[in-house]
Amino acid sequence: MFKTITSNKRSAETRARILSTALATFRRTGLDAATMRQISKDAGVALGAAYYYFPSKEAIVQAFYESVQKEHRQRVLVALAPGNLTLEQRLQAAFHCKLDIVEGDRKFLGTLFRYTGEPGHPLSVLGEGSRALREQSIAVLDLAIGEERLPEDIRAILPTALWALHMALLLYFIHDTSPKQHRTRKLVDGVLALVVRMLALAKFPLLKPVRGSLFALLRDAGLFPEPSAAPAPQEA
Amino acid sequence: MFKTITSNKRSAETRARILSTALATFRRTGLDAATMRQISKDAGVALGAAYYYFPSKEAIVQAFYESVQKEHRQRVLVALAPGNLTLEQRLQAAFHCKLDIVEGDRKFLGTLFRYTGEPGHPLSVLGEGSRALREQSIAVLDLAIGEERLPEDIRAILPTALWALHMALLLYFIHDTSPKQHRTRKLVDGVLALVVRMLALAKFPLLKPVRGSLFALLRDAGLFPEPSAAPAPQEA
DNA sequence: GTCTATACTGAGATAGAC
DNA sequence: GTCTATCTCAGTATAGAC
Repeated sequence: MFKTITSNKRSAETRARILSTALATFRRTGLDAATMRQISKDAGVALGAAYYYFPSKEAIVQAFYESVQKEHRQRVLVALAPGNLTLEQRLQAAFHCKLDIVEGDRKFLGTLFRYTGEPGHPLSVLGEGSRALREQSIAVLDLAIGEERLPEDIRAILPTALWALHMALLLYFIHDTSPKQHRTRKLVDGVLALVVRMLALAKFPLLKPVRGSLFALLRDAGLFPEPSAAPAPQEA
Repeated sequence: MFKTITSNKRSAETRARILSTALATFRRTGLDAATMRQISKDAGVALGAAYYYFPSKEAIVQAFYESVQKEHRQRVLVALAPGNLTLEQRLQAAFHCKLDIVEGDRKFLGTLFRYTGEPGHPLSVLGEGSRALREQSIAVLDLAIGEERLPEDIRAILPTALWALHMALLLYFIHDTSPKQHRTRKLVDGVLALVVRMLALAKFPLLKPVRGSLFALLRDAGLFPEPSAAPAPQEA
């Protein structure tokens, strides 16, 4: 099938060793202070070998994001399994799980946002290169929303909106210097409580026109794909 | 008084020449492709001279932001001078002026967001190093709001909220590939119309508790300074 | 204080040998 | 797949001219 660079065991092991060594170094020193030379030395391979598996230092970071995403999906599935949780609880599970996973990685997590403003860059959170990952991430939030009864227009937009919210909270998390980032945890709970309250308020007809305008605006802007468009603005 | 590196005319000219040469190169090639060596050569100075005025390539970018900010303030003051505009029109002036100024710089404007996730970095939009610039930017929006009659809690938060909105729109602008970025222009108008509508809705008492919770949340998170705190979370 | 000239360091990334 | 050698470039250092 799709033969990847890690098709055989030996190779996969080397790759994994480089990855874990790199991540350990990133955690210790941050991304920039970690040199490819040091990483490869620590992993017991030559510089060229590291570049054989990861075309750039940031490709390692991307591999890290992929592992985070995979782990997140699994943990959320476990948390949701009982099936007797409220929407708020399900969203809490999704959001807090994510933070649990990246808790130790705040030092280099900021690189997640480094290419936000560079549309063409393969590592831009908003770009084509990270689309697959982004969609998986949104899908997990979709899962957490589940079968909740909601107006159709809201239901369509909510997963992407929550994804944006979760990105913003990650940014807050990175900046949060409170012990064990309890401020972020508190903010997550507060924000989600508010989200649920506002969803309940959506029934209230007075707000319907405002909501309609907002959604139309966002749709026109291409921010919320109708069938399967991009989150970034496209030529009309 | 505060004697700076550009105290005399000759020096200021050299600095300005390096700056404008650099910006021209950035516009042509983007930031990364522009080397300090090429810039200094084009400006007709030695490499050392460039580093004498700008400790790093990104310091040049920061100087650019400063000039944008200054220009923005001036243009908005001019636009507001007549004094007979509605809130919506004043906000439109502020937002569109900003876009007018950076229109030609989309290629390297993305660097504005490069250090968003790195709290300690001097060029982080959210960090200490850019605080002065950020506050000036917020002050211009405050100016555009002016004496508009608004509930006190909203009035206190609005400039910072609009600043955040304007940053988001800049990000959209960077990604916008429509001719002359007309999509962004349309989005600006649409969003501002909505903002004004929502401000009008604020009178409606039903929403008061939700608003109160939201504001309390944001305040607790340290996102909206009470007297003069930081936009980034601080240790409690 | 304002520069020139030159050389050096360290890092990401690549080419090509094995 | 892996290594060694090499390239490019940001940034630093230094010594000095004016």
